[in-house]
Amino acid sequence: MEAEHEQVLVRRKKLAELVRLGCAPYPNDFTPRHQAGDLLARWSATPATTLDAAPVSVALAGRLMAIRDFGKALFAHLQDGSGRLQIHVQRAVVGDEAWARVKQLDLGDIVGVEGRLFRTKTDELTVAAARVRYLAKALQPLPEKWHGLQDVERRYRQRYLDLLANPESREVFRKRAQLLQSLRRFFAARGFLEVETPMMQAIAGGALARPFVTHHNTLDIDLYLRIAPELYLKRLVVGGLDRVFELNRNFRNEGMSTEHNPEFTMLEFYQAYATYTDLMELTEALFAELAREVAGGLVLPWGEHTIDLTPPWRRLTVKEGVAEHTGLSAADVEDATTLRAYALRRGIPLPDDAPYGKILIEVFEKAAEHRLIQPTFVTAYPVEVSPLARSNDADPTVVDRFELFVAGRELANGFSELNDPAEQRARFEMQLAAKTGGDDEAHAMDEDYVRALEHGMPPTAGEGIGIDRLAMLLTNAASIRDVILFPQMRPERR
RNA sequence: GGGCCGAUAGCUCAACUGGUAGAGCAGCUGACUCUUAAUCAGCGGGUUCGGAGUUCGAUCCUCCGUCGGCCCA
Repeated sequence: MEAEHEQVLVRRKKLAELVRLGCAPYPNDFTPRHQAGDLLARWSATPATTLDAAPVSVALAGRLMAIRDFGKALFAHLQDGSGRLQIHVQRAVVGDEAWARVKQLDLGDIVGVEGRLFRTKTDELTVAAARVRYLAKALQPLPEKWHGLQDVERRYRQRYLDLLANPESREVFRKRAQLLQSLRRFFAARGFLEVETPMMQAIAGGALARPFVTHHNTLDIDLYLRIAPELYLKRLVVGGLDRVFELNRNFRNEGMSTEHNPEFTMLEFYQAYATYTDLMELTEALFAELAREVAGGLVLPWGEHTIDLTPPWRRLTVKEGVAEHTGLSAADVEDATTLRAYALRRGIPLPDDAPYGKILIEVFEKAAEHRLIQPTFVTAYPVEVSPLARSNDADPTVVDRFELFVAGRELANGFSELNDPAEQRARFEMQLAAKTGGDDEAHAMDEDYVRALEHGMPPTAGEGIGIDRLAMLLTNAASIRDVILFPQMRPERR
C-alpha cells in the first residue's frame, strides 16, 4: 500500500463525516429511472415554459464530474453511461440538513438525484434536485477535468480512469461493441451459425505461430492456448454445419507492437460450396456494411491518409506485388536466386534452405505489405506457406488464397479449403520436415483432422478477420492498445 | 532483442549553460442562489521513477536498473 496523499485523507474524513450524519456508506437501494442521454434527447427541444407548466420528474444516478459551488446553491454535472446532465441543488429547496451532506460531496462521487427538469438562463436542460443521495464515495481524486488522463501507461493500466475521464476513449469502445454486433447481424442474416470451439487445444493448429502452453492437472497433459479455431470449425463443416462462424480470442506467443497483442480477437467463418473468390466479394460487402454502421461511411480518415472502402477492391498476385514494389522484372521475381540476392541486399533474413515460395513471401512482406494502403486483395500465395489451402487447379505451386491489406497491414486471410485428405496429410508432412529443419512456427500434424477430412468435407471456403485491426481502421486508432480495453502490460513493480 | 525518446505536486505541464523546483486544474479556509474550464481572497501540497557516480553543489552530466512510447528485428 502506497502512502496516502492529502486528498485521499481528506476524502476519508468526509466519508466518516457523512456516516456520522446518518448516511449509509455504500447503499444500494436507489433505483434510477432515467439516463442522462435519454433525458437530453427527449427534452432538449422542449421550451422552458412547457417544462414549468407540466413538471417532468426524474431520477438518475451517476458520477459527479464538475461542481460549481455558490454557497447556498450549486451546479454540478452528473455523468452516467449515456451522457452528462447538469443538476442544480439549492439549500432553500433541500433543507439545511441535506445541504450539510451535499457539502461533503467531491468530484468523482457516485450520487443519485431526484428532481424535475428545468432550463437555466443559458437554456441548459438541468435537474432541479429535490433529493441528492450519495451512493458511493470516491476516495481518489479524478484526473484533470480539462485535459483528461493523458499518461498513456495509466490509460492502459487503469482503463477505468481513461473511460471516465476521456470521452474519445469511451467512443472507441462503443464503436468496437457496435462492430461486434454488426458482424453478428451480418453473418446471422446469411445463415451462419455462431459456434464456440476449444480455446485449449492438444495440438495448436490452424495457423503458423508459436503458442502459449498450459497444463491440465487431472489429465496431466500440456495444452496449448489456441492460435486459431480453424481446424475445429472445419470439423463442424464435416459435421454438416455448412455455415459457421466464431468470434473470439486467439493467443500467440510473439512480440508485442502497435499491431500485435498476445491475445487478440479473430473472426473466422466457413461457408460450404463457396470458393475464395466468393469470400472476396462477401468481404467487400461486409466491410462496406461495417464501415457504414460503425464509422458512418466508406471513406475513412487514416492518419495522413484517406482510405476508401468502396468496392470492388484492387486485386493482385503476390508476384505482381513483389514486382511492383521491388522494381524487379516479372522474370526476376520467378527466379529464386535473383529473389534471394534481392532479399540479401535488403537485409531480409532467410534460412539457407528456404524454398522459393518462402523467399517470395518474405520479400513480399518486407517490400510490399506496408505500402498497400487502399484495400487490396493479394492472391496466389505459395503452397509452402499455406498448408491448409486448396491448390490452384492451373498452377499447383500456389493456392486459392487471398489476404486483404488495408492501411499497410493484413486484415483478413481467406482461402478455398483443402479437403483432399491425402494431400492434407502430405502438406502436414511437408510442415513436419520444415519443423525438423528449425522452423518452429511450422504446422503440427493433426491426425484427427485428417481423419475428419476422410469422412468428406464439402468444398468450402473460409476466412479469418483480425477484429482488433479492423476496429483500429474504423476508429482511426494508431495502436492496437487503443482498441483493447486491457492490453497486455509488463507487471508494475511497486 | 536493438536504437531513439520519456518519467517533476493527486492530474496536465514548466524550470536557461549544473546553483537547491513553479503554474493551471484539483484540495483546504473564507465570500458568493443561473454557473458551466464559474468568480474573488488566502493557504497547504515534492523521495524531481529507483540506485550508484562526477561535482563545492545534480531535476539537469555519466553509468546501472524499472516502467512506458515510437521505430527496427
